[in-house]
Amino acid sequence: MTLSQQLPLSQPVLPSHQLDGSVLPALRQSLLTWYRQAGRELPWRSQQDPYAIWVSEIMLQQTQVKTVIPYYHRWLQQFPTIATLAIADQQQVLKVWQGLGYYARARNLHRAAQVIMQQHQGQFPDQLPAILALPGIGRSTAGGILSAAFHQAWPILDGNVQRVLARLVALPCPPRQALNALWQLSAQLLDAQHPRDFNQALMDLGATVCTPQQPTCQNCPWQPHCQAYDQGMQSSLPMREPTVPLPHKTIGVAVIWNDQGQVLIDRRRQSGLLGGLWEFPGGKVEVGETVVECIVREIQEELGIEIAVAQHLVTIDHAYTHFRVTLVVHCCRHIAGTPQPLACDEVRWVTLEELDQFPFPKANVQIIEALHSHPPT
DNA sequence: TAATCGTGGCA
DNA sequence: TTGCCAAGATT
Repeated sequence: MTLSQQLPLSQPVLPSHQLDGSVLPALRQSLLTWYRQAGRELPWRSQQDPYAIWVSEIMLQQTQVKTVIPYYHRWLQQFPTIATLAIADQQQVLKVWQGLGYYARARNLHRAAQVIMQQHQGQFPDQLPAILALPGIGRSTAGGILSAAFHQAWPILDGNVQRVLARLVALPCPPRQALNALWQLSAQLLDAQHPRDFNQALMDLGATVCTPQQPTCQNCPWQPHCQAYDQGMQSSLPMREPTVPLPHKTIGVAVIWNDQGQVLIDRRRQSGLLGGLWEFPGGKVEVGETVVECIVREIQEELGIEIAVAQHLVTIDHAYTHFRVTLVVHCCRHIAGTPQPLACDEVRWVTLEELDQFPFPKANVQIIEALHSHPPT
């Protein structure tokens, strides 16, 4: 054993991913002081309505503040209370959410509003078990709501907090492999006298100072305590998961016109990708198959109708979280048969003017834009 | 436990 | 153009 590895028994040394409890007051105080001076002013911070705070927490899952803000205002204008949300139609709910992504969040908000009306007399619950029981709310969102709306001292652990804490203790593995330790850290650090401001401050620190790229450590209240900074590791922490290459699919898509000047759209099933949204029908181009052959086959299989594939309309590249797609869109003509919802929840013939009443995913909005700029001949 | 689930912005 | 990542939850 070298001299540097000999440690005094009277002063036990913590593993590198834990904190010395004696620094907690200084960490809390410096963060709260920084927050009062440099914290962001955000719409949901200026009021106390648990419903509005809940909506913001759900919208902010995996989504940046700048993206959320216009959606947040539109949502509260459309659904100002839990009761108005509960009685709304799901299509109306998804339409307001259109473009924000992760559409299960909107479906779960809608369902949870109905649960609150039925089981909590329309009042958002203020106890952890009841909040966790609502669809779409996990441990971190529950902590965010309880601290922000009810001033209860529950910890949070979103992406910002994971990054801040991983740097603070120079976490020697990707955060996902140490969630238990990070939750303990978040709970240990939390200022029980100021849970709302502390949690908000922790997220602001991650969003504005302890950023993923080029953190501005000179502005950080925790720089004197940061093990990553001390080791010059702030740019390479937190450690990353090994990345797998995204698979790619080519999808043949049909814009099918009938003799009444209407196009055919279908509503996707509730579960899975883009659940509950509308789309132009189509499917994956198989090996050894042309796009035109694919479109004819898919429309026969999924809608039970016969079509004639006409001119190419547009090709759209789009990246989802776990794969990329190329949509090759053709105009088509309805030949025979009544469309049936064989692989979807619903099918409808609609005019071009009616399309904007339905919630569509982004790639399909691009198809609609192409239709408007290249109307059928 | 690990895969699934959108979109926008940035380098 | 590509990769990475953002106020995570669900199954």
